[in-house]
Amino acid sequence: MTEGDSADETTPSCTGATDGGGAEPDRGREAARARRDALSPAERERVERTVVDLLDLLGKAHTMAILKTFAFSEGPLRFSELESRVGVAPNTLTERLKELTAAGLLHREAFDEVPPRVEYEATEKARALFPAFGHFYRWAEEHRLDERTGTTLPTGETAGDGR
Amino acid sequence: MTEGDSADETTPSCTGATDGGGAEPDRGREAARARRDALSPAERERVERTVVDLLDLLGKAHTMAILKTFAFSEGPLRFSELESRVGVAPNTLTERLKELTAAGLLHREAFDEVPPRVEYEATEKARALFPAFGHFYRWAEEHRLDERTGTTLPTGETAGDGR
DNA sequence: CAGTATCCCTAGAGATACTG
DNA sequence: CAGTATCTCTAGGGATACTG
Repeated sequence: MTEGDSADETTPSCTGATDGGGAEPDRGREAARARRDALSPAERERVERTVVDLLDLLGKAHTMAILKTFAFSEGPLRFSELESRVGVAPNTLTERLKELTAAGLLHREAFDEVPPRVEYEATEKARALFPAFGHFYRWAEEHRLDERTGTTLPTGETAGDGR
Repeated sequence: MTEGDSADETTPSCTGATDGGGAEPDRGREAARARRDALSPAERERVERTVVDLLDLLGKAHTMAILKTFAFSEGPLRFSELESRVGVAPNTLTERLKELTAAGLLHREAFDEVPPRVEYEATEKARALFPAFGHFYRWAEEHRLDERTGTTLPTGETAGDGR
C-alpha cells in the first residue's frame, strides 16, 4: 500500500459466515463495533494497522501462493522447492521469504552442510491465520468475483466454470 | 499479482482463534484438505482463483479502508464521503469503486438530481466477507507483525499500548 | 543449493485541472 | 457532486548472470 492515511478500523465477528441464504442483515456489525470499542484507542490503532499491514503483505505478489504451499505441506520446505512450486523468480522469492520471516510467519533454519540447505516452516502465528483463509475459501465456494451478483445471492454458484 | 497459481485451504470458523497456548498442531490442515478434495478439480481451480483474485483486490491501495468504512456505516455512502473518509485521490477512488462494484461487492445507485448524487452500498456478498476480516482482526489482537515471535505465541499481546 | 546483484519495464497511485 | 482526463513518478516484480 502506499498510504498512511487517516481513518481505518476493522471488523466484525463470527456470525453467519457460511450463510446459505439471506440470514440476518447486519448482525455482525454490532458485534464488530462492540469488539472494537472494547479496546483502548492506542491498542485499537495498533490492531488496525496490523490488519492493514497483514492484508498488504498477503496482497503482495506470491504471498498467498507461498503460504498455501505451507498450509498443504507436511514438513518444512526448501528454497528451491518453493521456487518451482510457486513459480517465482529467486530474487522475488527471497524478498517475500524475508518479509514473511520478519513478520514471524515463517521460521528459517539454515544447515551448513556441503550442499547448503535451508528450510522454511510456517510458525504458529501463520497457522493461526489459516482459518481465516478458510473463510475466504468458503466464501469463494459460494460466490464469484467479476460477476454482477448484486444484492441477491447467486442462484447456482458452483455453476458453469470454464472447463 | 502476476500469475495464476493455485490457492488455499480452509478451516473452522469461529474456533479457537484465541488459543492461548498450544492447541493441536495441524488440526485444521486435514479439514482443509478434505474440503478441498471434495471439489471437482475444475471447481477447485475456480475457487482458488477466486481467493487469489479476492486477496489481490483486498491488497490494493485503499480497498480495505473502503470496505471497512462500509462495515462501520449504517446506510449507503456517497463518493465525496468516501473520498474524504478514506483520504484518496478521486481517480483512484473511482477505480477502486468500479472494481468493487464489478466484483459485486458494492452496489452503485445514481440519482439524477440537480446536484448529482450517487450512493454506494455494501452487498450481501461483501457482508459475507466481513466475518473473515473479523478473524484477521482477532488475529491482530493477539499477534504482531514485524516481530520475531517465532514459533511461540507472544506473552503479552496488548503490549506497547500506552494506556 | 540458496541466494545476491543488475537492469529493465510497466502497473498503478498521487496531484491537478477540467466537465456533465 | 461525481467523476474523467493527463501527466508524472516510483515501487516492485521478471529475467538473467553471478557467488559463497
